[in-house]
Amino acid sequence: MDAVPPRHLSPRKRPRQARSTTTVEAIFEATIQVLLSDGIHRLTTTRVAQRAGVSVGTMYQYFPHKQALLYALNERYLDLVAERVERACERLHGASTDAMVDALVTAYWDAKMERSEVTRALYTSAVELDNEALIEAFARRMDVATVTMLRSAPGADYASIALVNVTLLSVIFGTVRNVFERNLPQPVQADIRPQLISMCLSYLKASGG
Amino acid sequence: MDAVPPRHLSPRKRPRQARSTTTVEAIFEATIQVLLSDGIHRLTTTRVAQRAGVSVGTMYQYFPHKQALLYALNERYLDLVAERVERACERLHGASTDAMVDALVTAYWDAKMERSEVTRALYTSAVELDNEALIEAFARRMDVATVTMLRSAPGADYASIALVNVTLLSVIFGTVRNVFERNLPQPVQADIRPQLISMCLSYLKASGG
DNA sequence: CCAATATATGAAGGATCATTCACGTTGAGG
DNA sequence: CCTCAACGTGAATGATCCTTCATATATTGG
Repeated sequence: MDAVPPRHLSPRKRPRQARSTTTVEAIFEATIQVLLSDGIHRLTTTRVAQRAGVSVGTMYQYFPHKQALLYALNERYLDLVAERVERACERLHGASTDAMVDALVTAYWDAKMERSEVTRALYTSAVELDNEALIEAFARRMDVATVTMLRSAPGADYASIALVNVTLLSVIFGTVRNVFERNLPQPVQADIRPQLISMCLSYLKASGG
Repeated sequence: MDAVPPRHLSPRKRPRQARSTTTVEAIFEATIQVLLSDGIHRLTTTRVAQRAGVSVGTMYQYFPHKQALLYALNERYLDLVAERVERACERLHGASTDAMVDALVTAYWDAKMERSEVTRALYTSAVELDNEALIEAFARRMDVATVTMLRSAPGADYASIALVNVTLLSVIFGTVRNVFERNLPQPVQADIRPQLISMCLSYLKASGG
C-alpha cells in the first residue's frame, strides 16, 4: 500500500541482511498464526516472538510497538488483495461490461475467501488500529483500477462514473464482508455470488455501461 | 434480542428495585460514552464505573465481567435496530415492491446513521466479543420480517425467495457497513443511498417481485 | 583476519487493569 | 420501627503484558 503510514506506526528499520529478512517474514507469519489460534486479545508480543522462533527484543528492532506490527501486517494483506484486483481489471480492459463485473467480483471474492480464516483474523486485528489511511489508500487504488476498466468497455457511456463506481465498490466490498461476518454455510455463500454479480451487472447496464 | 446468551455472558442478576434499574441504565450509557471518547482499548471497568457515577463493585453486581457488559450493550442496540426495521416491514405490508425497498433501506440506513458515532463505537466493541449468537438472531429476525413483507406485494412471485432475500439483506447491510468503514463524506453518502435503493429494486423486479 | 555494523537475546522494570470481598447504606415488608 | 435483603463501596490483589537495555553473536567490507 502506498499510504504514508502515520509516523508512530512506521517500521523501526528495514532488514539489510538476509537473516533479518527471514526474521521479519517469520514474525509476520507467526502473527497470523497466533491471531488464528489465540485470537486478537491473546496476541502478545511474547507469544508472537516465541511462535516466530525469535526473542521479543528482535521484534522490537523492526517494529517500535505492537500496533506497528499489526499495521504492517494489514498493509501487506491489503496490498495483495489490491494487486489481484488490479490485475483482473487490466486483464479485462476493453472487454464487455458483463465480463468485467464477473471478473471484478470474482477476483475480490476469491482473494478474501481463499484463506478465509486469515481474512477474518485480520478483520479483527484491524479494529485495534488507526488504519483509516490504509483503507483510504486501498479504496483509491481500487477506484482508479475499476473506473479505468469500466470506461474501456465498448459502448460504455456513464453519466456519472464516479458515483456509479463508488456505489459499485461499496456494494461489492460490503456484501463480501457481510457474508463473512454472518459466516453463512458454504452452499449459501456459493449461491449468493452469482446473484451479486447479476445484480451489479444490471445496475451498470442501467447506468450507461 | 431473543438469542440465548452463552452462559458465561449472562448478566449476574436483574435489578429489583428502582435505584438499581437507574444504575444499570447509567452503566450502559457510560459505556457508550467511554467507547466514544476513549475507544475500545481504553475502556476499563473503572473508567466506565466512574463515568456512570458508581463504584466498580456495583458494576460487578450486574455483570460478571467486562465482556458481559459489552455483550448486553450490543444486544440492546441490535434490538433497537431490529425493531425499527420490523416496524417498517409491517407498515409496508401489502404495498408495492418499490415502496418496500425504499422503506427497508431507509429504515436500516437511518437506524445506523442517526447516531453514527455510536454505531461505529459498537462495531469496534463487537470484535472483542463472542457475538455470533447475536448476529445470528438478528439475521433471523430480519429474514422473517423482510420475507413476509416481500411476499405480500401484489403480484409478487419469487422463484426462490430465500436466496433472493439473503442476497438482498447481505447487500443492504454490507453496503451500509462499508459506507461506515470508509467514512465517506456526507454528500457522497447521501448520493449512494438512492443508488443502492434502485439497485435493489431492479434486482427484486428481475427476481419476481 | 579485523574492525565496524547488523542482528539477536531475554530477564527485569513498570504500568495497567479485571476482579474480589469485607464492610457500609438504603429500601420494603411486616 | 425493625429486620432482612437489596444495593453500593473502593482499596487491595494478582495477573498480564508491553517495552527496554545491557550484553552477546553473526556478518560484511576492507
